[in-house]
Amino acid sequence: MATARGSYHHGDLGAALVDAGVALAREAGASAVVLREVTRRVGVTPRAAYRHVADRDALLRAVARVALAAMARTVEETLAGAADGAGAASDGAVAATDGATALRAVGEGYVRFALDEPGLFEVALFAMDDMAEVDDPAAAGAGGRSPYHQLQDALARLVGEGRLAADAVEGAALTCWSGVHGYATLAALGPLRSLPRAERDAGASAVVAALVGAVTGVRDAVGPA
Amino acid sequence: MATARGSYHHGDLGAALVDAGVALAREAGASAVVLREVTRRVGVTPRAAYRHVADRDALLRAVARVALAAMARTVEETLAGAADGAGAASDGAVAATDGATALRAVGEGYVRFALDEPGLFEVALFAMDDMAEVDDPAAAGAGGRSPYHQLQDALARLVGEGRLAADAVEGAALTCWSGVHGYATLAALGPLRSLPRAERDAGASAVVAALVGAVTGVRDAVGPA
DNA sequence: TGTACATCAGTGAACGCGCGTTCACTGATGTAC
DNA sequence: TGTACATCAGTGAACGCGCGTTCACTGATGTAC
Repeated sequence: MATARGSYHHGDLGAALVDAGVALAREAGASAVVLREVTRRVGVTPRAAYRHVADRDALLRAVARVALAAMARTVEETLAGAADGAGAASDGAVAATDGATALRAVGEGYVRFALDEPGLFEVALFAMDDMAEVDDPAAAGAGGRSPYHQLQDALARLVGEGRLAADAVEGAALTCWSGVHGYATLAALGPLRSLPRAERDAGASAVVAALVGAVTGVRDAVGPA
Repeated sequence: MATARGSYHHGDLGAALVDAGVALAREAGASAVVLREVTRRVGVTPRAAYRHVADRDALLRAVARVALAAMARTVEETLAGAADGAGAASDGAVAATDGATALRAVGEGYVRFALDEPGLFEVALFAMDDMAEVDDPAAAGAGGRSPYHQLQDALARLVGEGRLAADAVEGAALTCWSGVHGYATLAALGPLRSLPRAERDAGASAVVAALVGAVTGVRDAVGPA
């Protein structure tokens, strides 16, 4: 939202500060987003930041929005990849992704982002006070949707296909989000973080498959005897 | 593990420091577990702590073990409550809890602890480096089991009842833990934290029911059209 | 039972650090006439 | 086109704070003879 003036003293210090904050978050998580270090990286006096940002907390929230948008972009990429795969594999009858494929892609993208960028993931989801921030356009990807909306879109597709009752969407959204977010948290920041990446990727696929199965009624990964 | 000598200068400073650390974690989470404040609360010089604890990080890890044990105790209580309820409701044929009831109780207890004690929850699960800490006896409840073991126990019961394949236990454990942990994280520390408690409790029941359904093959909360 | 001694838990003061934030200011930019 | 002026982005130095950690020490406890 900050306009790039291009010729004042700095050009667009506000945006530069947020960029530096994002870089710090990427390197070492939320606690590394330190106002003084941000100004140091931009090459400016600490005092200068206060012309563009109310305080350290406002800076962190701005960084969180950028991080959430980055996550949305990763999910978009995963969705695009799934659509390509489906188009190439099918002989033409089914062109676009179906709901289950989309749901799986959203889940895989969510976890992949967390594992690739644990620092940004931490900032994106723990600096969020409430769900209102999810609706901020600054927190969306190129398609204008935040990760939570991308999940809703996939579930809506399942409803359109008659594979999910409309009144079950809310519960399914909560269950899927919880499952995917929990795995991402455990594997990116929690007690599973020291496992080899390949093992964590395999776990992600298993959890996502189980969640998709639970929502659509097809259970292949987890089931009774 | 620290022996209570009872008559030296303090008695058992090591345990007192950990207790104070737990109190701080309960009040304001992991970042509040500050070595100087801990010594201040116990009424001792900062320097004295170093006789009992290697550094601030070791103190935090000790607090994390106590927090995890507290969580295990909450799960034990929830399990006991579920057994009472099942006993009272049945006319005698089914005395103890079945696997599905136990699994639901473990999930409900896990989330309940997170919502009741978000600070301890944060310390318990983010100060854990790897799964080895789960096996530390100091991190277990009265029954000697940590929350992760309690989940495994419930799944083992389902296997015994023939409702879950033995080779599906690992996947089911990961899915259940992820789902429950994710919901707990979102509702205790994340963007759902500002919702009214009643709403968060309802969400917990819905998520746990969906997970139990996914594992046992009975799906009532979330399903296809 | 009494004295000398070793142990070691806790003291009191200080170290260097980096933080967020505020002070009165300077000097480059754009604008009005 | 040139000068006077208002704006406001950024300066440089300092504030008070609380942190983790280390210094050489003191003084209470338990033990050996």
